[in-house]
Amino acid sequence: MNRENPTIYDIASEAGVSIATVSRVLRGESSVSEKTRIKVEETIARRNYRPSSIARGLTSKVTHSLGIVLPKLLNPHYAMIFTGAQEEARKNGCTVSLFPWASLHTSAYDPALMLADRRLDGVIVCVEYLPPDQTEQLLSSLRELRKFMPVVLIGCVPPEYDFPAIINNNAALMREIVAYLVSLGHERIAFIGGVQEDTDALRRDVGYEDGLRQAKLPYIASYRVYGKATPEEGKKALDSILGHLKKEYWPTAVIALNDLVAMGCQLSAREHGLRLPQDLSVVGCDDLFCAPYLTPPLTSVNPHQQKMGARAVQMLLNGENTREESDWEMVIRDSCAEVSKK
Amino acid sequence: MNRENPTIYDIASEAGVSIATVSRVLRGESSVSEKTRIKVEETIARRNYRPSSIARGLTSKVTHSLGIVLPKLLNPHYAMIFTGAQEEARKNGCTVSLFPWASLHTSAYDPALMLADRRLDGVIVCVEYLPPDQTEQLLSSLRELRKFMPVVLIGCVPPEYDFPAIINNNAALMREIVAYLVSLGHERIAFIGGVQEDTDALRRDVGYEDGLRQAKLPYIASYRVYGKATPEEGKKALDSILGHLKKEYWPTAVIALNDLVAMGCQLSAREHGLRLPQDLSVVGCDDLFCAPYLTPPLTSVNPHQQKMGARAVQMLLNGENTREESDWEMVIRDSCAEVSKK
DNA sequence: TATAACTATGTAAGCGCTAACATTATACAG
DNA sequence: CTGTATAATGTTAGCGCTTACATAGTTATA
Repeated sequence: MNRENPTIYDIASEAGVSIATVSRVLRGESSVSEKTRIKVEETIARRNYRPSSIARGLTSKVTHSLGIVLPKLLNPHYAMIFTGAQEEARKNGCTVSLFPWASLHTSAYDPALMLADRRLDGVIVCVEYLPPDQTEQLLSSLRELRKFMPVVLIGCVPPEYDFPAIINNNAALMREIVAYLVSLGHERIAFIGGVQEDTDALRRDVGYEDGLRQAKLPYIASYRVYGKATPEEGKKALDSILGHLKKEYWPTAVIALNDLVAMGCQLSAREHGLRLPQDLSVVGCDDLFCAPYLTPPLTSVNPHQQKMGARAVQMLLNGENTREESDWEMVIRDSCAEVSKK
Repeated sequence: MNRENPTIYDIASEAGVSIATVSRVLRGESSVSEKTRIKVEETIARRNYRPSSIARGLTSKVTHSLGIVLPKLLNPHYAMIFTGAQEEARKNGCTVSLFPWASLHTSAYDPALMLADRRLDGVIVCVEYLPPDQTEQLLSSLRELRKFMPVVLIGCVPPEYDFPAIINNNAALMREIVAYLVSLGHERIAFIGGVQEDTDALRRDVGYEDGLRQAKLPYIASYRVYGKATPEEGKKALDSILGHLKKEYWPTAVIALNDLVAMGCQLSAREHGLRLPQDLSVVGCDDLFCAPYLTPPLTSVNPHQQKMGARAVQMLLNGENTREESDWEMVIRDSCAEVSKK
């Protein structure tokens, strides 16, 4: 009858054709006569019929839906990646679902299960710095997951991960930041954030140390503070540096793991009576939307997140199995100053 | 055989039972003997079997997946709503997919189509201020969409919308902000952002004007500037106020539609040589993560976005058909000062 | 011991599509 | 005309589950 949600059978009988014919016009096959096509399309429009993607998925094995696993959507860095992914997905008729990151590296939740039973066409996993044991867990979850669907990684991907990935060249990036600060005359450069035990050869510490070495600057342990990538932790970290050191040893520049950390550093510095940027230069990373509106506007590194997300979707959809480096650019604003002569 | 992805048939035959029995243990039915259950569970574990949610959805009509429609994921306000929704959804075994907002109020894309053919268990739509013609289009898209799945609205929902919704009491909120500023002695209070033609009776203008009236303050048209809710537009808006008015008529306080606009206002004010907060008080809305790290830390209104998202999911899942007001609280920081005596 | 009343399990019919294969209609060559 | 290639459409068997219904196996009741 005139049911609310017609099926392909309803359309077929109303149009006086077989379901195969309806399916053909739905999928735009050419072997349908003009007359029949019009008749069917008319019926579809009149009944406002929409084929069920569920049923389609069952038969054709392609669901036109992708997944994305993010550590934290509240960090705009990941929201940008997601946005890029969703826009590219949409161009290809796909949608993107969000999945919780914790399920992959925490044994509390059966790893990847929730992901696996929704048969997706692929999933993007954004990888964060993780201590070694969790890295282990993550890797095994990913291998498990790959049995069900294609996986592309984004972010801090250890070289031993044999997955298609878009990776940050963290070392190069850090080297450039250090070089920039050195060019402004800085010699006491702190670096805040990240996981100490992280063994990733691509990790930022390598670049940091490289950069110092290149400038013939010593590596000073008390200028390196580890912590979570949040504003609060960033503040605490700089607080601890400034609290433990005599003023004459205070760093003149601080590199933050990301902009969130940098925001915390700015706050800490201000509370310690430092003038920004004259007394302390701050560099962040991720170039969040708020970076230009901080005081002073934050110099940061833009990793082109939307592009990363979009590219990941392409890799998934094209079945590309490459490991690519994402590009990035430094965005110089006003948060760094030449170090004042003594 | 030992296929990579076993089906319920594989499990059934390996365990020596019927598919119905496997289905029973999968769904945790009690009418299975202990012995059989264990045998089946063992087989499931050994083969690493995961039932296809696609096939499940076809038969049972419930897909355990929800949709969310957002104007802009890059605005952390919406990212918070999404996060709240996804956490609540996860507790209920559901996932959440992101859909583009433009498809609902733009005729360029067949409204709601992409949403409709993924049979979702429900969809959350975050509604923004819209000019009347687009509001019209949006409403008709929503009605269309509702034929396929439950819909819950969040945000600036006009009273004539007959949908379950979580609405902002924008008028009350604005009244409180105005009252707060008046209590600090402000008499020239600007308000920036939003759509002029918006006819929503709940819109902020009502509260703004109410607030002024209550304080026996005149409504001054040049203190009311409309524009998109972005930092750039916020800056432009305040630039135009300060540019057009003689200094003695400059507002002493500005209310921004949201924190993004507020950020732009702070920048504009600074560029005009105003000291914050002594020369200009600024109030935002949404209480974004960066609000405490702006200079000065921004006084804002926290609308409990995660709670809104979570609540929306509950309404969807429980089939609640209510229209609720979300609660909110002012978060006083340092961006407002008492107006200096003349 | 026959019968009712469960309990545990199996059978089979869909769900709404796709796609391989079958069939019919139409055209065109010999 | 007849035979055969071609275009247009129809038939049907799944896809991997859920679920009503059927059946066999046990135990309780009279």
